[in-house]
Amino acid sequence: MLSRSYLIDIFGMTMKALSEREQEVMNIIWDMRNCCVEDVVSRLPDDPKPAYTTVQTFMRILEQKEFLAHKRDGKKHVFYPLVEKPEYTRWSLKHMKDNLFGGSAKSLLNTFISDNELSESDISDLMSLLDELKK
Amino acid sequence: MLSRSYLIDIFGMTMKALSEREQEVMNIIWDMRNCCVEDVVSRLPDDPKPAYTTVQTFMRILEQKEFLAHKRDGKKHVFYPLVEKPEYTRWSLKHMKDNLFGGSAKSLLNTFISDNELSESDISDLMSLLDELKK
DNA sequence: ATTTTCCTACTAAAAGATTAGGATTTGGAA
DNA sequence: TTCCAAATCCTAATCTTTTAGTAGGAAAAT
Repeated sequence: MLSRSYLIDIFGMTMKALSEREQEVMNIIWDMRNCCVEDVVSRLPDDPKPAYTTVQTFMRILEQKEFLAHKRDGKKHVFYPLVEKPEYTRWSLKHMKDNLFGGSAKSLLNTFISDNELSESDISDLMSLLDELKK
Repeated sequence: MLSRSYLIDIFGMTMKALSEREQEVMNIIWDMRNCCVEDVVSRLPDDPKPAYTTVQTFMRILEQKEFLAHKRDGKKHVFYPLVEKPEYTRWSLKHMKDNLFGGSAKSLLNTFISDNELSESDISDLMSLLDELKK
């Protein structure tokens, strides 16, 4: 049975942070939309490349966690996401805001923006986004 | 011996993401600056409240990971941070940007800003911050 | 001086994450 | 319809995280 500990409720979504590997797998599935185990294996980097059955295990776990579902196609299982990436990214950012920035959006943004990761065009885009909000 | 797997190098800082509990402990220490095990225990919520020795273990591990150091004061150990919170928050945000937003700051900011109720003054503050950067 | 109290050091075990080997099923070709 | 390659299912080992008990020593209380 799957543990229900540490579930965190955000924006009405009750979920648990994905582990590193789980997230790596989900990123591929979010990108491909429909894929089988082999597809995921082939897109994972040779860090070394994990075994087919290893990836399969992750997909089974992600299915238990209701991040994925699958249908049959010939002899393969074709997996597809149940949780969409934007849901998860919003949840993750909120989680980080609450846990590392005391719930302050401004504080998170200050840190992020001050790290001067932003190009000229990023800054312009962001400013027009803020302009929109101001209205 | 402490495992060196999954170390991630960002902004010239080589570190590994803290686990949930480790981060909870570090948050208290970052807040108090100097504290002993008992101080941390008393500030942890009764989720249930972990045992004294459990918290002690975490502080020992965080010391091995070089997030903390301690000095002696009478019979107590007084712990203090070696890694500062801003270092860690910057590292974490970069890690999230790379892993969930394909390295795109703009994409992270779009998600974040659309989700957060920013006050008039928050927006003004951010805009002047952006103005600074533009120069 | 002996008991008690409080703190650290050491140890270990339960729970969760990661990895993969071997048995089993099955879709489709011969 | 029988057989095989390919894919799944089942199981387990290993590593990491989280938890806490026990022992030992120093200071405080009696």
